[in-house]
Amino acid sequence: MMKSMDEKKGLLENIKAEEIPMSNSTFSDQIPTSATFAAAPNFIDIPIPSFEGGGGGGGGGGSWESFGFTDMLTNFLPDNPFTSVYDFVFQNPQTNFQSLLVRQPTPTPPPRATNNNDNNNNNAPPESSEVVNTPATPNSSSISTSSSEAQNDDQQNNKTTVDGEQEDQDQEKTKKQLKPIKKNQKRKKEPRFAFVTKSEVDHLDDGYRWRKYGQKAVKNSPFPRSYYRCTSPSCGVKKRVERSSTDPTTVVTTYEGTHIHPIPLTSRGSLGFVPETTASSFFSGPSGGGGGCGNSGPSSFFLPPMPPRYQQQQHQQLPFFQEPSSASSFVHMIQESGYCPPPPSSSLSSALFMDNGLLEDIVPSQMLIKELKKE
DNA sequence: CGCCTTTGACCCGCGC
DNA sequence: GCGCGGGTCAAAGGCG
Repeated sequence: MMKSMDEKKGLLENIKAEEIPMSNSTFSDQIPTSATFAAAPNFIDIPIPSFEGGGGGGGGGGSWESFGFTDMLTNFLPDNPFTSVYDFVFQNPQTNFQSLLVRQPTPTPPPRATNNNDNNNNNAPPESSEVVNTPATPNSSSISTSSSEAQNDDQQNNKTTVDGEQEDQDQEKTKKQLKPIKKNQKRKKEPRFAFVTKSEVDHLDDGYRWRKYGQKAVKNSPFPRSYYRCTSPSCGVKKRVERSSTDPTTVVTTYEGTHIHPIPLTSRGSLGFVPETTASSFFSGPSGGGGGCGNSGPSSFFLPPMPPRYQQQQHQQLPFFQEPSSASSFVHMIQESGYCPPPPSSSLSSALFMDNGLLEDIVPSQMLIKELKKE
């Protein structure tokens, strides 16, 4: 971690020294011609569990039916040598990108107690180290979704509730245990998924509700990094938002974890647009035929972080998914893999998604072909 | 009143 | 052991 950080640091410094004209080539009214996507070399093959009742999917789901978005990204691009957004961006200064997706392993932050409790349900994704680097196979979706976090939590709950007389002592024990647990949890890997977006707005509206829980100054960057957590009680997804120091017009959004709930209908902004039928068709799996997804995938699946919908403030900027040239590849990938993207949260993005394939621009078709050949 | 942001303090891992 | 930097917590305050 630190090593990679240092590498990144070095890259940053090198870039500053070399003045890579990345931003100049893509900024302003110049529309990037391609979006770029990368994944970490030491990616995490986390099998996405079939969530509650998730055994159902069968159908023509294909071999990746249980994959989440981030997992697909990783598994489609396992050879990518970059370990971070910065790595990729800075090592590809010539790339005209409007959107950049990166997956990298990260230590799992210690979830709050409430999250632990909530994660005890079967919907909790296997974001523990137990499944890290587990080969992603069609059967891998059945790998236990129980995390060590939940187990620890259960153990603690038993200690503090079963034996009432020792409650105080147990509480002390629990307190004492919290630290080592935290320590262990911190080491766990969680799928991380990042993309770069040109935007004047730092916090892009991606359809989910986020609560900001922290902000830190970033070294070598004049822009702070903001930390957001999904407000859904059962969802521990986090995201970090920071503005690129080398190109202040780009925002690096890093998602950590995967949503296990539909896009909230009542969130702020334009989220209320999400038609429930659409949402359910996307999120409920085969029962609804998967919405636009022809196959019958898992009955439920990870809800991947989606490229942000462009808010009103961003309308002067062209959404990166409007670029139609590389359109078919990613949508094709999604369909092949049995993955159904979450519903666009607005009629605008919905139209874009359906008509132009919003996600297509994220993954160059060459990458898809490359990975398909490997398979 | 509920939800959210802000912000300083704190924790943790890592390198030296 | 110490310092640094990333990440998180939680109290306080703002806003609709």
